[in-house]
Amino acid sequence: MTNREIARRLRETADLMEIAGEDPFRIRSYRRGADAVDQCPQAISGLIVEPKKILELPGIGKGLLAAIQELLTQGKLELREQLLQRYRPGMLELLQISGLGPKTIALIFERFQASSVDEVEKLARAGQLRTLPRMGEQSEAKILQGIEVWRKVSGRFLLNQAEAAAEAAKEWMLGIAEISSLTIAGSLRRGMETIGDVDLLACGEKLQGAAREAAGEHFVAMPGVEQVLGQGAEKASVRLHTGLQIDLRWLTPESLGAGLQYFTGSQAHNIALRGRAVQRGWKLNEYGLMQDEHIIAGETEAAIYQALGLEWIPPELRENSGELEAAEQGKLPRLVEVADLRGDVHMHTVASDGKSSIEEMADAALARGCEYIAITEHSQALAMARGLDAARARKHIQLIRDADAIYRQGRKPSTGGPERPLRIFTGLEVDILADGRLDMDNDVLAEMDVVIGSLHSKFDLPPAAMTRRILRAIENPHLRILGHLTARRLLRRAAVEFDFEAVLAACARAGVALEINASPERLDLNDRLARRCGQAGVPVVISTDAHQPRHFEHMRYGVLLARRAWLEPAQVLNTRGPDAFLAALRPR
DNA sequence: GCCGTTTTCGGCCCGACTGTTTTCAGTCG
Repeated sequence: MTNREIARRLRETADLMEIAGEDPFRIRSYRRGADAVDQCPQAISGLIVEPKKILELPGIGKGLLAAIQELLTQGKLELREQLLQRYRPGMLELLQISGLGPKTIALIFERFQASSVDEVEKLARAGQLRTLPRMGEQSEAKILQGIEVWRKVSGRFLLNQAEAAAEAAKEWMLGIAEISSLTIAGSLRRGMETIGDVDLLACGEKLQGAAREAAGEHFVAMPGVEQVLGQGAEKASVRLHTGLQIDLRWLTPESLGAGLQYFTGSQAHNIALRGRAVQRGWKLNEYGLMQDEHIIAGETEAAIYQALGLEWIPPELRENSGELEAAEQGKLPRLVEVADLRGDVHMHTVASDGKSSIEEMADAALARGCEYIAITEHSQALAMARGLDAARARKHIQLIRDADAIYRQGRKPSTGGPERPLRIFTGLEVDILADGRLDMDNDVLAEMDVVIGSLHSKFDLPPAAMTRRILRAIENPHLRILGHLTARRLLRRAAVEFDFEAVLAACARAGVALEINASPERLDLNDRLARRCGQAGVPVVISTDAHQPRHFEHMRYGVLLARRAWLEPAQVLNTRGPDAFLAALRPR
């Protein structure tokens, strides 16, 4: 059992205990323990012979150690099994629905014995939920809306989750000597925020007959496979325990490029591309660009695009949203790359809900080649994150300035090489309250280099109210960056509606930049909206919202989104050096 | 259930906001 699987079971147990109305502190302990297991760099299953090592993890004591031992030896947890018998597995899904919490779920179960999404939906439609205490027509409508969103996004996986599974599958398949190339295609290659399933393409001269069959057997025997969905001469499909589907397809070297193009998509892009082939009297399929039975191009993608009179199109742009026309005229954008970014301007330290000190974050940023960072703690409205009030914020500014005074003189990166300076900007991620006010005294904000305004609550305001709320925040002259515009759990729970064009226009007028938050579960400014930023002339910043050094790795997810949005380096403010970056922010 | 000690139990991030109320429970982050 992997750390992740142990953590998941502990979290589910905590969820069920919450429905059962148990001691909230005990529940929190299970969640903390799950976090500790998740973040442990070593495999817990390997540490089982050294329980003392497990006890050293923060948040793991005698009780949770026993639970972990039970999971590893019995494969299950008695407490979890008992709770699942008393309730139903469907309740774990109900908890994912926006507007439904443990208390309501328990109440619905008590009154109606309903425990699944379908049953609750039926009750809501029948107007039954409003008969419960403290529930009315509006709460019922809210739950129905929550169910609608849930249905839309469930079954899809976040980019980083799908990527990790795809990389593991790749690694596993590289054990087959006959495979000369193994490529990830599909929506994962296009850098989509959510992934329905993973497409792997395997190619090799000798990958025929018995060798191919053996490789197929190896694939379906991969660790983590729950079900083999299909296994044939051209492809094999499996579903993992996590629910993610992975398809493996075999390609021959002469049609490798055609297969890569075909299976990368998107469907709309492929249809348009095939249309161009037909216009020329040809045919395009997964085996090649064909004139009758004769292959014109197929070994590489570039050859296919070239034969059709096009520049090679980066996968992130393949949505049939103008990329074919641009490629024909040689006007594809020079897309932003990770190496273009010179600073990260949204992160937290132990002062709010981060895990590391200013110095640890600075050292990690330096090691990654950053020239500057901004420390942006939460404001007090986000109390659970130990957000800063005005007094603490003032003190924190001084700490940041002290650190800056040292780091700007130059430091040796931990990765080696000569001393380099790092600038550390003061900042704050300040909550935009429901009435549009910023959650901090203006005289404190005036001291900050980087002020990011973020929404952390009340996503269920009507669209007009949500728009007013954001526009009012932009009116505050201290707001310099409009932070991630939606809930961190957008992809699972919330759907936020507001007049994006009005917000863009206001940003353009005021000189406020928009943030692309690179944290994978918060890729919430979607590519379509981000592309409108570029078209409207609103600058963006790409930031990781790092809570610990390893989060800096997330930068590339933000870059992927920016690429899908057609953004060029000039439109991304943190591709500039430290002084030019500050100068490009809204003037004080 | 964990932690830190004031060695044996008390404290554990909490404020904004809504819908339902008539004073607050539930949800969210």
